[in-house]
Amino acid sequence: MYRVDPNRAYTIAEIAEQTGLSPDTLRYYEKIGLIRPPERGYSGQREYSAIDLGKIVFVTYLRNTRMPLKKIQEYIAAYNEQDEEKCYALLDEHRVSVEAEIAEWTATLELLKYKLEHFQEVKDGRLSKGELQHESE
Amino acid sequence: MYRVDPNRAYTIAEIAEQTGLSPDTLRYYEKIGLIRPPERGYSGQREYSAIDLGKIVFVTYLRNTRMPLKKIQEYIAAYNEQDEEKCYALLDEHRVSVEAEIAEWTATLELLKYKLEHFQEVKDGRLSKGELQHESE
DNA sequence: ATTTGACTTGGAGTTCGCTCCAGCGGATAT
DNA sequence: ATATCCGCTGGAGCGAACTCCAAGTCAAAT
Repeated sequence: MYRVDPNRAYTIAEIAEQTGLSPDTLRYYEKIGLIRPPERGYSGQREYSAIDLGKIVFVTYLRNTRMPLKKIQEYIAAYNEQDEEKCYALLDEHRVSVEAEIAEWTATLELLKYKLEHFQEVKDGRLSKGELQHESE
Repeated sequence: MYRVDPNRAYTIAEIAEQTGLSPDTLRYYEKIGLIRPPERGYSGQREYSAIDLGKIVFVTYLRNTRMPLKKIQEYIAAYNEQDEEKCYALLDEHRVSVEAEIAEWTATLELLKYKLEHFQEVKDGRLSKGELQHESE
């Protein structure tokens, strides 16, 4: 996807550029233990390796699935312990919650569509479904 | 739906009971101007009328559509100004955002399913799609 | 030599929608 | 009379995921 030189150090700005995360977010992820602290250069600045970059990109992949940061932490912990079953289980658990989310939003949409379809009737008082009514001042 | 005596005053606990909102939430909604302050009894306690109850139930209907509180405020303002077009427009706008939400979650689900389907191959190194890979320590 | 710019830190602030709390007054039950 | 509720207020806290800031260091460019 990107041209990555494995023998180079990357600044935080470069990592931000490559991953689409902001430098602040990168430091934040580091602070909460989501990504490993990179090496530091002479003057204390972060020097990310290509390996660091790879790991951060990986985190963004999980984030793309809207996995909560806490769950990503769990995933990474399982990954580091080479617990493939747990990794799979975490992904699958997450899938279940995503499906629940979709179900809820879909129900919401249906409700909204109902309100929209019956809007005129409700306004005219031809329908007394209640959902769009409340008494006037 | 509920038996409501229009000539009675309701305590905050009764309103909470009827609407499923907590007393704290009712006071909060009042504080942010989402619901009109009810009358107060002798000792300063809130005395909601059946009309108040109706309006609060109406707010819960909008909240059931996951409409943000700010948008509900706008809706109520439009309603009070009898601006039906704006009311309709706000609902429709909200429908669009709900549809966007569903689209995003659906894309997320597809991505997750992809990861799950190819989990074994990625683990085995038979697939180099990248999305589930990151270099090891 | 000086300005500009990138980076550092710890910590505060943001948004959303509540939820909880201390410290009070007043009502109800025994 | 006392214990127990219910309700009141203003304000703090929460959780998620950032985002911003001041004050400092350091390096590069002019």
